[in-house]
Amino acid sequence: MSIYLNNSKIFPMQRLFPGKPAGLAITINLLFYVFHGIINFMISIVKGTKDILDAEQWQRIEQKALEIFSKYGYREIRTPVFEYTELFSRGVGDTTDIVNKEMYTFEINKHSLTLRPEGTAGVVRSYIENGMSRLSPPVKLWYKGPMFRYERPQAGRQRQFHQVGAELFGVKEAAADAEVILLAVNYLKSLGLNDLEVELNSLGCPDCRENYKKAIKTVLKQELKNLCADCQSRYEKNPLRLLDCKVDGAIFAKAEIQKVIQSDFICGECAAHFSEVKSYLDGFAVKYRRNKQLVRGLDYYNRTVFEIKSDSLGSQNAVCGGGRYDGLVGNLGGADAPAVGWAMGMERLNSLLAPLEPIKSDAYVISNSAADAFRLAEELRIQGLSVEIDLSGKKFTKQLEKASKAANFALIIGEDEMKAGTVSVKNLCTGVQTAVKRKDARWQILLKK
RNA sequence: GCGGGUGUAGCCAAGUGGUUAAGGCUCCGGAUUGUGGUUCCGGUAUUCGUGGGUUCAAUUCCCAUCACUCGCCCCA
Repeated sequence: MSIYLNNSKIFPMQRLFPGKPAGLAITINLLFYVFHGIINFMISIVKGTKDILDAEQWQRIEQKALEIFSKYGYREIRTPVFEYTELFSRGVGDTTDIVNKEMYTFEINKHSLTLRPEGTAGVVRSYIENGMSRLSPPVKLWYKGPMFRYERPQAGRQRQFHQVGAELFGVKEAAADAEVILLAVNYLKSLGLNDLEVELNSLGCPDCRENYKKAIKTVLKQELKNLCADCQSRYEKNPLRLLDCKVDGAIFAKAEIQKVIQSDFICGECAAHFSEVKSYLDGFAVKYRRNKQLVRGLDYYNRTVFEIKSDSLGSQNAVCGGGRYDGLVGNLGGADAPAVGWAMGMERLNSLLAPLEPIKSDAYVISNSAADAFRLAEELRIQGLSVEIDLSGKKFTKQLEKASKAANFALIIGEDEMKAGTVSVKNLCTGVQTAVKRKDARWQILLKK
């Protein structure tokens, strides 16, 4: 077992021995730890991971997902966080960076396992394994959960991050593409994100794609040596990604190259499918923009691909990405089935939303008799109200001060109230206070939200 | 994997080669032993991420290291 010393606070003892080499301090520390076991050293969070401290906002994001997806007939699926490595190398594609250098892979009992870097592969595996192809199509599934990629963290990019995604199986018609995009747009709208623009493209079928790749490679052949290092490797690995380059803009701007880029290599059938998708979106007034440069990084996409971007996200500007992947189910060993889907980054989604106001309780019970406050609070909690009390014997004014910060109403049970069998109900916004008979008080109405 | 920036309290931060390291917010306590969110007073850094070097003297200058952060790449 190895111990990673990534935070100097781990060894507070070092401070007691200034000027001594770190090694000595560490040794003394460890001895101390072994013999006394009382050193409380600080262990920091793992790089690229985050504690979620605004869980209420996340709950809202998840609740809206459930609400909207249900309307469209999507059912939630929960698949394991790790799978056999091969699922991803075959599914996501072994030319991708995700598979090549970003996976958390480990070996257990001679099996190579990997923490999922994305959600689709696992869902497809489950679709196949559980015989969902036997269900009457479409089969509509959604998921949410943590994903893992070993990348350099930066704004909008973590090593453990969360995605919410939707997948639709069994329909090859353009209506499915349109529904899935509409679902994403409406989900974002339900969270108050109304004017994000959809970027749309079609990669065509595998045949179109091959032709397109060839054409791009041909026209760029004599420019190859002038391209940046990244593009040189993309030229071989994944020529479509060349179109994404931000460095070699000047080269790509050349007329004969633009001609190839702008030309439609997609076949008649693919073109028809694409224009049908677009007319559906027009019909639902979904704002979109054709982006011929849009190429999804995962290998499994064909025909429709799309992204939803925001300027306020920094350089990691896509909040949602997806498309059609008709070959994946067959590729992973199932009977061929068409499919479309997308995923959203929940951290990115969260960063687009305005922070939530702090939540106040309905009431705060103030009393010098803790037991009595406790009793009333429990009574109201059973009635469905949120109620707090002082647990540490604070004085009356301190209790009231606390109440004014944490709750909408103060319920005061002092000696006078005790004698009279009443509770003073104070509206902490208006300052208005009234006494009510404790026995027949209708709390739900008195503390009406 | 490559390049830039930053590290002073729970948070935001000023600061200087030299006796006790500003200030603000939060928190805790008091003024106020039954009436708050306003105000006033008090309290919280044996030390400036860590280690080393230069110096009579380092939070300040230098080196290393670690962490964070932004960008490339890639992607949600």
